[in-house]
Amino acid sequence: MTTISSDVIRGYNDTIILYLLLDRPSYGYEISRMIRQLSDGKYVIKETTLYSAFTRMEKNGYIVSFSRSAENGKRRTYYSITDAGREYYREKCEEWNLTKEVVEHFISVTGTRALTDGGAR
Amino acid sequence: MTTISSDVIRGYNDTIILYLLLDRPSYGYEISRMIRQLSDGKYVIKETTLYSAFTRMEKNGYIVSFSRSAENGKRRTYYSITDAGREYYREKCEEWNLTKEVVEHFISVTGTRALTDGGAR
DNA sequence: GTCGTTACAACGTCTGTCGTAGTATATCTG
DNA sequence: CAGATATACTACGACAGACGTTGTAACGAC
Repeated sequence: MTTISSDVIRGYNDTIILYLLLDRPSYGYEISRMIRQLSDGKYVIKETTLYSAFTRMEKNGYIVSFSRSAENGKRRTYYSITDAGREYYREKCEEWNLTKEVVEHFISVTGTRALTDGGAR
Repeated sequence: MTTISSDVIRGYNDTIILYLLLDRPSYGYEISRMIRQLSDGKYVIKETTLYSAFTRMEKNGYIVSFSRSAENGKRRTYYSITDAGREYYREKCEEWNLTKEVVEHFISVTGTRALTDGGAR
């Protein structure tokens, strides 16, 4: 199966994570699994990418962390989205729509335009 | 007007440039103007970003450069797309469609989902 | 003559992602 | 009970792409 490279989704990792925090707090491992599942395995975020996103977004005030023991006795770091995080998420949604509009000016849906000749070898 | 940040379009700069080379060779300044015009001013690529993309893509074999004097006597560096470049462009078009599909799982079109409560302060 | 436009190149900085490695607990398998 | 697997992170250094800044040079407009 084709999967997504980090280069192209890079600008949306924070947005994706914030989306998964909109309804309830969550923690790294769960978010990682949710991304994989909701994308049908097409995107698997790297652990280091995820955890460094948490650090960055907490520093920026988009999320706050708290520690809590799970039923099984394990310690987990949970994150909740803040109002600033919700606002940031909204902006990113708008930016996504704009980006989509712009990029699609430069994309041949089928890619077939690339087949027409006219270039160097 | 809202414009696009480099973070979100980052993965598609090469694709956009290659698109503009599909039909005929071109050069930096012209490509820069075309991107601005075709995006209705929503995306203005930085000069350094553009020229470093040229260098990188020539190294990767996606484009080839040649120098030519314009009518006005000025020297310009033109770039043509290669077969490998066309192939790369096709792949990126496919990847775009996949990325779009995946990202939209995590985007509320209106952004209004972010307004529902449930988070921390 | 100097201002704006065209057309680049060089250099160092910053940010986000990644590879690798390590820690520690819980659950499953034999 | 040992060892494998899944869970749940943390630390560290490397790298690539984008960016800010500066410099160069040629041309036309005024």
